[in-house]
Amino acid sequence: MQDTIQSDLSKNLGRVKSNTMADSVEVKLRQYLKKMSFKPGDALPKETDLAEALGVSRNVVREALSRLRMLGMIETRKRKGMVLASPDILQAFERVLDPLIIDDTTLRDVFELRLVLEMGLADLLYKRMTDADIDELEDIANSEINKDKSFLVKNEIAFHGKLYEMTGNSTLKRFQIMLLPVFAYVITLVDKPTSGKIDHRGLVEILRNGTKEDFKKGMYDHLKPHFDRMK
Amino acid sequence: MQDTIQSDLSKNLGRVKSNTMADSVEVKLRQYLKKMSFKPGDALPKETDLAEALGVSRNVVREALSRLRMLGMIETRKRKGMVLASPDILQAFERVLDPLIIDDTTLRDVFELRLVLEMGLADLLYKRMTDADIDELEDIANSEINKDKSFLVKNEIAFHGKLYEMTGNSTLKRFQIMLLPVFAYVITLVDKPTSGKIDHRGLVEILRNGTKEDFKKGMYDHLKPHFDRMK
DNA sequence: CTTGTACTATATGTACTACAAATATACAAA
DNA sequence: TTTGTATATTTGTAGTACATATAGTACAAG
Repeated sequence: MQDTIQSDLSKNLGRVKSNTMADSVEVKLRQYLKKMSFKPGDALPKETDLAEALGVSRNVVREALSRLRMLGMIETRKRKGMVLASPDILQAFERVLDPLIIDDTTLRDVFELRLVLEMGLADLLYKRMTDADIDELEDIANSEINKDKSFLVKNEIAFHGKLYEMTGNSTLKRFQIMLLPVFAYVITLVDKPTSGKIDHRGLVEILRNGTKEDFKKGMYDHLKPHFDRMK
Repeated sequence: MQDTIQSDLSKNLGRVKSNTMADSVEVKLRQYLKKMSFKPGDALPKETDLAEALGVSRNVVREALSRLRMLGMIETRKRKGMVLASPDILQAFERVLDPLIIDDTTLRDVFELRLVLEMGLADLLYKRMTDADIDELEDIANSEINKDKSFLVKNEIAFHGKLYEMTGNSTLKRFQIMLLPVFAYVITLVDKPTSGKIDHRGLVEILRNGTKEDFKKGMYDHLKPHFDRMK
C-alpha cells in the first residue's frame, strides 16, 4: 500500500517545471510576432539584435528560433535574416502523433477522435461531393472483390481517404492521413479487422441514392465493430 | 504576362529547403528514440556524448533537443541528463493554432473541422453520457434565459464544452478548447452569431428523451447557419 | 527506521568568440 | 535589359569557459 502511494505520487503531482531562458524567449518572440502583426514574408530583426534586445546570448535566441522554425512560423535565409511564415498547423502534430511514443490513454482518445470525424463527415460530404467523386469511390469499392488481405487493408485506406478528400477540406484530409498509423496500430492491438454490416459498396450505394441520414446510419453500421469494442 | 510568370514562379516552385544540421540531428534523434524503443522515464545519453557520436557541435545538438523538449518528447534534468517522456500531442498544436497567424484557407478548414467534430459527437455521447451529465447540461442551458450577449457567448462555450466533456474523451475535450479561438474569430469575420432552429434547451430535451438520430438532426439544425454559410 | 544536513560530482544552461557558408545587394559588363 | 562578378552581411557551426542546479552519497540526529 505504501508502495502504491509512492508510485502514484510522481504521476499525480508531476514535476516542477524549471523554465529555461529559451522557453521564455520563445514565448516573448511569439508575443512579439503577434503584437507587431507581421504579415507572412515580412522581415524580422536579426539574431544578434534580438539577443541584445532580450539581454540573452545568441545561443538562447537561436534555440527559441529553432523551435519556431520547426513549427513553420518563421523561415531564415542567410544574409537576409528571418521572415515570418504561415505555419503549417499539422506539421508539429505529425512529429508527435506516433503510436509508439504516445501513451495508451491518448492513443485510445485519438482512435475515438477518428471515429467521431468519420461519423461527422456526412454533412460536409452531402454538401460538396460530385457525381464524379462517387464514381471514383465506386471504383475503389468494386476493386476489392476477391482480393487478398493486404490489398484490402490498402483499399480500406484508399476508400476512407477518398471520403475525406470529397469533403474538399484539405486540412481534414491531411489530418486523416496522420491518424492512419494510430488507427492501424490500435486495430492490430485488439483483434483482427472486422467490417460491419455495411461494406464499402453499401456506402457508395447510399451516397448515390440515399439521404444524408441514411449515410450516417450506414457509416455507423460500417464502424459498429469499433464502437462495440469501446469502453 | 512576363510578370505573371515571374510572380507565379515562387508560388509554383516553392523554395529549396536547405536542411541545417539541427534539422538532420532532430530527425536522427527521433529515429534513435524510436529504434531503441525507450520507455518513458528511461535515461538518454548526455549532450556531449550525442554531439560526439553525431559529429556535430553541442550547439547543434541542443537546438534539436530544444525542439524535442518543446514537443514534450524529452525532459531534461540537471546532473541526471535527459529522459524520455510521453509527448503531449496537443501541446505543439496549441502554439500554432492561432487565428492571427494561420492562413485563411486553413482557418476555414479548421472551422469546418469543428463542425464535423460536433456532428460526430452523437455516437460517443449516447454511449457514455449519464443522467447527471444531462442534468448539468440542462442547468447550463437554462441559465441563459434573459441574459445579455456577453453572457450568452460564455454560455455557448460552456454548453458545447460540456458536450465534449460528456464523451469521456479528454483529448477531444482539449482539442475543442484549442479550436475555440478559431471558431470565435471566424464568427466575428462573417456576421453576428445566429443560432439555428434548435437551441441548447432543445438539444437537452432530445438528449433526455430522443434517439441518437434525433440528436444528430437537432445538432445539424442548431449549427445550420454555419453550414448554410459554407462554400 | 525515518528525517535533516552537508557535500560533491556532474550534466545542463548560458555566454562568448571565431569562422564558414551562403546570398542579397550593388555594380560592372555584355 | 540581361548577365556576370564582387562585396557585405547574416545565418550556421564549432569550440571554450563558466554558472547553476541537483542526483547521489554519507552521515548525524531524532
